[in-house]
Amino acid sequence: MLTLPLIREHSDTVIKRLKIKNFDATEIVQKVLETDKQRREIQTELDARQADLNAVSKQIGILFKEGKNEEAQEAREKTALLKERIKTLSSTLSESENVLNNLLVQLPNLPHESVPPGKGEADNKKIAEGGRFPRLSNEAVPHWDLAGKYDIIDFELGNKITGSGFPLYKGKGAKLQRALINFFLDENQKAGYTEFLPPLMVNEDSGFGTGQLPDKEGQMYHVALDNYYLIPTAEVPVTNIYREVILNASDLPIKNTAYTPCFRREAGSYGKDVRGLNRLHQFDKVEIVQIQHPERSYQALEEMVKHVEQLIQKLELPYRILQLCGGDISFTSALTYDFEVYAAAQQKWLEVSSVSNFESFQANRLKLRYRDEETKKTVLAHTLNGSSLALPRIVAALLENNQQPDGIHLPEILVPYTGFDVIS
RNA sequence: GGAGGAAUGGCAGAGUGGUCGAAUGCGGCGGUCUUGAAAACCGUUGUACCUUAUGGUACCGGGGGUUCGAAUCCCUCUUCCUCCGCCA
Repeated sequence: MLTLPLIREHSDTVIKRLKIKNFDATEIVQKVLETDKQRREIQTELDARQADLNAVSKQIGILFKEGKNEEAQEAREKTALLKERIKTLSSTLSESENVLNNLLVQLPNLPHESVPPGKGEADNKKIAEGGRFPRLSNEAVPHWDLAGKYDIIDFELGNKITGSGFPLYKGKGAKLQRALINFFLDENQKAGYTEFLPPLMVNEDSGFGTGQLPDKEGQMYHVALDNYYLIPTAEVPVTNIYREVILNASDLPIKNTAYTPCFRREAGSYGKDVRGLNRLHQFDKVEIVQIQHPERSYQALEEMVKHVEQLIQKLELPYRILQLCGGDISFTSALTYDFEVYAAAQQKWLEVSSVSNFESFQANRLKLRYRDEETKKTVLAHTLNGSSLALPRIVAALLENNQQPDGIHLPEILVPYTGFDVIS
């Protein structure tokens, strides 16, 4: 959520910058300004009337104490009008606040200055690439065939137990998942991240705090009976740790990591994109989250990008890093880098990580602040997060790129974690 | 699942209808003293909003109600504790 002072004082900039995201904010901003003005007028009068009532009440108390019951009685009768006015004012105030809030949540985060304009994927900017493309034989097959051939992932059984998009990992397939999770968590820990194991369901407030609600409600599984949501990413519980928290400046930066399963309904997706592990309703992911001082958040973003990059390098996968253009960047993000690995049999780039700086957009929703040491005032912190990494597409690329006549050869770094180097 | 008790400022803990945003202690911050530190003493120490010269309003787990006036009374929800039952 953008802050009210920003919109009030720089409405032109807000409108201009949101154009990069192909979002026309003119009308909403106009309404925000009007509603905000209205709201403040109501608030001012309400406060004044409350003050009046408080004064009268205090007086009545004194009169009763002094035994001047008749005078007290008179004063009491005078309050009726005042009370009625207060009632009207406070209901118009909360109405006005609701309207304002509904407007504010519709505005996306401002993109960072460096975000290139663009309509979609095609306009993303490649900023780095690395790794070697494997040379596969003509018999090379996509990972869904390999999964069956080596009996490590059973899509049919997952389908039987639950439904499509819920794969069942078996034997070395299951062990490989566990190995990757441990590898990622260990690497994150070495880079200074504290490990968490959070709840997998969150309440509405948490969903709102990180920006999934109210807009992306359809993307999450909802447990209606208890009004809980299955997390689409560990970002949600791990960032919401700091909802309504005021940190000391010296607490920053906070660097957290967590492994969780992630649940996504992904309504509307279909066809070739969803084959095998490419797109799932349940998948495993290790996430990194940072709470940062505003002056250092972009430095932190670069550091996170480097960190994720070396993970992929250690896995010896061909990759590229893209800076998302205005049209592809998410509602909540100011700047996002996507990481893609190349799955050689499908001959497709698969997104395995998305690293973003949300600046104060989430923090404003979360009411996550720190205390500035100079001014002693509370200031919104910056939040960042990224996958390090999402497992299924990594597995897809590992299987496809490393297939050989005698089986799948795992990268060396994983062997201590798996206990085997070939899946055959 | 059943029965009882509780929820107050960073923490502990008073406060059962009026001047209570809230005693007191601890902690934090600033100062005096000291070569320095400790101790002692003095001061200060919640958040948000409105208005800004001041000043005002709201908030004592959440929501609603009674009253001229609510931390205090009533209703409701949530959470925690104790006991019983069930259980990985």
